[in-house]
Amino acid sequence: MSQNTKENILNATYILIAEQGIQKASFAQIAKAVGISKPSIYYYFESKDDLIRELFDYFCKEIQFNNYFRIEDFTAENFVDKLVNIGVQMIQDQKQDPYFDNVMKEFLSLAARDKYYHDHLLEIQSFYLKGFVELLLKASSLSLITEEAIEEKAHILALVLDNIGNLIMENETINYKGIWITVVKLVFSKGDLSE
Amino acid sequence: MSQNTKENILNATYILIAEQGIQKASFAQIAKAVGISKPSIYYYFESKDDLIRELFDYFCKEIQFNNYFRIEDFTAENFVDKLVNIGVQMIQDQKQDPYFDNVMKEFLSLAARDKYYHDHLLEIQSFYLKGFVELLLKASSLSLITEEAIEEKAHILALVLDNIGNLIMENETINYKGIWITVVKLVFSKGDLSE
DNA sequence: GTCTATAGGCTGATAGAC
DNA sequence: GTCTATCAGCCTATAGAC
Repeated sequence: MSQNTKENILNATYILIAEQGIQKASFAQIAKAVGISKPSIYYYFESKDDLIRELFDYFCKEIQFNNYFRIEDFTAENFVDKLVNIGVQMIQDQKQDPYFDNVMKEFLSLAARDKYYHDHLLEIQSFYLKGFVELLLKASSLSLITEEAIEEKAHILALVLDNIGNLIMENETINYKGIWITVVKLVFSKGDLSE
Repeated sequence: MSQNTKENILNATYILIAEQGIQKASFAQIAKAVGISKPSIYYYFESKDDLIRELFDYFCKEIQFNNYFRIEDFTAENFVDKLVNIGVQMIQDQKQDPYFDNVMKEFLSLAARDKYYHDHLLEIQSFYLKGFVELLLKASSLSLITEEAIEEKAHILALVLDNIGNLIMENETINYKGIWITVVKLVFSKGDLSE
């Protein structure tokens, strides 16, 4: 049952972090949720920090830019559609996991005070910013978009996609999909940005 | 010294929350930072929850939409410039307070589990979303912008402005001002959004 | 691998003197 | 208003039996 118990601990911790925050998610509660005794957790994890960190490492792998966007798949024919669809898919993926938003907020708050978490989240965010720049440069090379303010446009896409998930708003009140479609269209519109 | 001590407690708590998070910002640390004894805090605040909540209430007042945007001040002549300038001002205000981002993250994580915090932050966010819609409707009535996807455009502005502050990125690496100017220009560009 | 028992520290909070 | 002394409760973590 070894591998199973370890997974059960990680799953229970994930849910408890979402529901109560990292600090209040104690070994006592985790053990109770899994159905084992408190010290048994120490067989699998050296410390609470170790447990949280392993959960975080797994979490980080799930949200990489490259998991969603493969730049080589974008062509002149499918570019805007593909961009819209992947964004919609990301938003739906995250909304489908009811714990994701809260866990993310916990890790963000931890990152504010702990270099390990800060550096890893910074790297992920950096990949998104750079990834969107690379994507728009490809769009430019395919003559789908002007080169004007291309870095800013890429960062706008990254900011909007990132923050749609962070909204406190209930899903019914706000048109996530419409917002994403509109921002993509704006970035790809032929309009002139000069005053 | 009554009023002064209370303010000192609130200020010390604000900084400690930013540096260590709400849970680790204990009465022992707050008392030490202020230079008083632990039980003295109870003369001013019924409980730790009470102290955090009072800090939060003050925090909320500072970040209201109406503190920054007064719709009646926007005219056909100054509209885009004013929108750009206020956004830049907001970003600079928040960057100038080194504790603001971290405290915000703490309250966001608390809001995930506590109805009081959730409801108040939701109301503030709701005001921003509605406020930008109102603002763009005025722009539309002034013929500065088409009515097309006006709600989505307003929400894009709100999302970008909100998230610029949440970026983990260092200030030098990312062109906050340029991003805001570009998204405002995109929203106000005459381009056609249809396929 | 999993358990019981327990150590030692920090927490929020109270009693009561001045 | 501010203090010292103190409490019960929870926390992470360890010792050691099975």
